[in-house]
Amino acid sequence: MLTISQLAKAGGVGVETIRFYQRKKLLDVPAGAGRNSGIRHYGDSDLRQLRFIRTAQQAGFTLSEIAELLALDKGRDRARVRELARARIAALEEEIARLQQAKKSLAGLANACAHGDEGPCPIIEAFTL
Amino acid sequence: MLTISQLAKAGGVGVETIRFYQRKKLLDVPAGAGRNSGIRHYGDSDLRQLRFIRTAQQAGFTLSEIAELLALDKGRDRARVRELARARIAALEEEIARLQQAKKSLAGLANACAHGDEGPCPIIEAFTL
DNA sequence: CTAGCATCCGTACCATAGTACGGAGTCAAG
DNA sequence: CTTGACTCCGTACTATGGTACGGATGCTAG
Repeated sequence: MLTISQLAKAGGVGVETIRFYQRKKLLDVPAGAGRNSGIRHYGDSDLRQLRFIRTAQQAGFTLSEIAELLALDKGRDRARVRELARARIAALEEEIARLQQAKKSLAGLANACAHGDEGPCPIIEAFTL
Repeated sequence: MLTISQLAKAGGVGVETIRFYQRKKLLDVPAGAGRNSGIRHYGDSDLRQLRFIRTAQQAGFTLSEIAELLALDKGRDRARVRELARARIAALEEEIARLQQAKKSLAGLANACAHGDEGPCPIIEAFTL
């Protein structure tokens, strides 16, 4: 049994982030333990779900996509999960290509800029076109 | 001489975006043309600067970095421009590596998920670890 | 000279992903 | 049985990059 701050620490996030995820329905709010429903206690399943959120985030899913994944987890709709995964992979590919192009042109410009200090900077020049 | 809506159209942005960039000091506000300083007029230099902003954005620079680049353009500090470019290239490399890793693991999971519909979805499973 | 669209301007609002704050309640130790 | 840390809760605020609104003007054609 973990308190909110222990859960936060174990998940590598802040207490406020836990509460934020609860508001966003990404984590559920456990019933209070004491007879007057005071302080909440969290278990392994909460920690697993928190780690799920962080890991899915690393894979580039947004919080609302993660909310959908969590719902699907309950529903066992593997086809939809695969659909989301494929969409995310396609988006990742697009983004990677975009960044590689940006990096390539920027690297070329930085190289050109390094040769001589005469005239306007080629980097600025290139962007101005 | 362009009106704000013509400039916006030429730059591929909305009128409100022009005004937003003006507030952010990314574009300067021209003096009014009429004797009672009413409607502003824009020229080629404004369009070039607008295109600069959009192109630099494509390269992943944030608006505040672009503001610095614009300031440096006036100051001709090529060393600092190169420094910003190198920092951006490094950030792009990091981001690309991160996305490639995400894509790789997601692709593996999607593939595993595609084989059979028995048991829990491997994608969800992997994130839950 | 008036209708009607464009422009100007401040302000408010949107999504995304949190972070901070202040008051009230809870809980364990001294 | 009080102190102090922790928790709960709503609300407000942050940054980023815009987007929208509404009233007051400006400009142009009929």
